Amino acid sequence: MATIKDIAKAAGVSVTTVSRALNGYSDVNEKTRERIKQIAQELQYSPNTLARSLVMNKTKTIGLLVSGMTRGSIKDNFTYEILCGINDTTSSLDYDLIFFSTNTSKQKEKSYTQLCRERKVDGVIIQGIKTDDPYLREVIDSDIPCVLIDIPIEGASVGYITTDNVLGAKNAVKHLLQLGHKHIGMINGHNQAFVSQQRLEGYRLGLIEDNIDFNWNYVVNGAFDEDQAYLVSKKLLQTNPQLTAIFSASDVMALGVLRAAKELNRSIPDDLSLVGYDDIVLASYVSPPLTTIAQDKYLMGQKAAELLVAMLQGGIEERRIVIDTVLVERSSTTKVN
Amino acid sequence: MATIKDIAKAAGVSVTTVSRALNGYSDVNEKTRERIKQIAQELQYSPNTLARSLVMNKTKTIGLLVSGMTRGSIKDNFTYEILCGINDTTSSLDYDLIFFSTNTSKQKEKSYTQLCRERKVDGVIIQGIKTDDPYLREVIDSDIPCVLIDIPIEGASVGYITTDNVLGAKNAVKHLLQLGHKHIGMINGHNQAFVSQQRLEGYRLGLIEDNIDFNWNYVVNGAFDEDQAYLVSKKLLQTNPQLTAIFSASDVMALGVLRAAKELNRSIPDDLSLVGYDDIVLASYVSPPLTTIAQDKYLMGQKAAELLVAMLQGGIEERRIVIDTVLVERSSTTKVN
DNA sequence: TTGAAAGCGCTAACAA
DNA sequence: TTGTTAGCGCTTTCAA
Repeated sequence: MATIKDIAKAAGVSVTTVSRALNGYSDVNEKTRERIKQIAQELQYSPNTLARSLVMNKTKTIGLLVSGMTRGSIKDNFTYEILCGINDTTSSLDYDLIFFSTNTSKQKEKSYTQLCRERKVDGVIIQGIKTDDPYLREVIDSDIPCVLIDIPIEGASVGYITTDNVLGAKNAVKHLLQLGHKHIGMINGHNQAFVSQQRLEGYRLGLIEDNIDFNWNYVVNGAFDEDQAYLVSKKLLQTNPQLTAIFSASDVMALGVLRAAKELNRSIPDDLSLVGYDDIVLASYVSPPLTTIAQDKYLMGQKAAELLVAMLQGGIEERRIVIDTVLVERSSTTKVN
Repeated sequence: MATIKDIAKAAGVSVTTVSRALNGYSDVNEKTRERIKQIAQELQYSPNTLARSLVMNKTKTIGLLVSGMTRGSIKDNFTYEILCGINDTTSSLDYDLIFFSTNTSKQKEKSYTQLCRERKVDGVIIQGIKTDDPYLREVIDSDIPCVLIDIPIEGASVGYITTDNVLGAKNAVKHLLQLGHKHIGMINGHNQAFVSQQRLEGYRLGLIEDNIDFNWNYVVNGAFDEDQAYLVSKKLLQTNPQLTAIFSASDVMALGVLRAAKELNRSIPDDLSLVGYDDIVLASYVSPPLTTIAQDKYLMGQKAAELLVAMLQGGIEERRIVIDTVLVERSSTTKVN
């Protein structure tokens, strides 16, 4: 609990000198510096970042606003992988990470801006927020540097990182088309997700380019939830038995489709081809292993962190980063029969 | 960016009164309070927690020391689930979570105590640290309240949360014994993990109770790593073809065993029974689905957070929490033939 | 090369 | 019920 005051006293100098010595300023006698360093070590001094941040007006801290880190969503490594990427990066860039946890109830009490200002974070990374979340409006209006994951909004203090979801979805559909499928259903997420809007668009474009009519009856929302996807895909397949393939906007939902297909005695891939999205860890372990559009989630986290820190440090380059996806062919898709 | 000073000026009162009004002290006129609150709102005031923490000497912040949150360990939801439990709990208890990221290189520079003191965290939760980690020594010696996950060390300011790993392992072995297996190998983690020591002990006890000799040749270390486990289990099975069952100290390693068995043309469970540990999400999806000892990881996180907060708030009850595990029978074990 | 002094935004004795 | 004052630990002018 030693403070610079203690060191100053012990060294017989002023606190100013201690501060300067310890922070590597040049205008301090090397001998004094050595002595001070020595004493600091003996006293087991560690600087109080609170005090420092208070006066410097920056905290070297990045806020993390992650929704959906709850018990239910555990199958989805998605968030975790992003987290790993962020954490690895910020830690090597010497920023600390602080979790803002937002259950919706708390969100009522405290605005986004309040959250950030109270903790005085230098910047924020946001993941998993819905497009109709009131926080999103605030993010844009606020001048707090912020990087959004998978929400393509840019602003003076706002950047984002995402993948090309239109292209990804289009590639998924094209893969199915190439296999001869003409009747392709889609299990989408929900309307409050940008990625859902984009993946739907990709699906539509893919079909159109192949001169296949887009049919609203073929697309249903599974809310990015396995059970929900099971329900809606089962119904979809029952009412549209002509479907020979399904494109699911997430692997987790594809798990639900898998279950539905099984119950309907439609074997995958022979009676039904299935393409997922994300390439979560499970994708390669389920049976059959899932063909899917892989996103490098760790990289997304890493890039998000790098972008934010760059913004903080004034290297304001491009505030928009798009990462490639890649189609991973496994065993859930095959030629139409 | 309004401060209490601004409010004080606007309201024509002293900062003290503002502070008291906003913090719900009783000794302030209700009318004044209302007026102050009103003004605070208009000015979009949010308190500066840095300043507050500095003077109050507590931060309402919990440090999180998690090792192994790197790209490699992504199959292991283990950490993530614990994280979810912690996060949910601290957030409802109104503590913020701050990540201390420790790559070993940084650990050289900065001691555990320094880390905590700089950030002035009220307490710490530690997960995934090895028994020979120098930080561990510090944790015990330090007076910073700390909860360890899966490291059974108790102290004046240190509590822990774990499962009964001896019993868990014993139950795994007993399950195999009941199926008639006599030659049971074990893939353990590594010697720097308490849980490994304990699971080994459970394995040993299980055998002994059934009058089966413990055989050192039957146990190998897989470092909690899939590939490593693949390597050592393959060798184990080759040199000890009499083995009819394997107990793996983690599911991730069991994945490696699965691969090894396949390569050796030993079908699971018919030619080889396999019990894992953890019940990670993958366990129920691999083929065949893994019989395993399930730990409620989310609950572990939750309890850890609750315990720490209780310690912080002086409810010093019992600083030791042991959670039950349960044997989940799936399809990777069967009667010996 | 060093020190005195002010101030970051807040809380808390103590006095009025 | 309110205000004065000191101080948390640090950085940073400005002057010496």
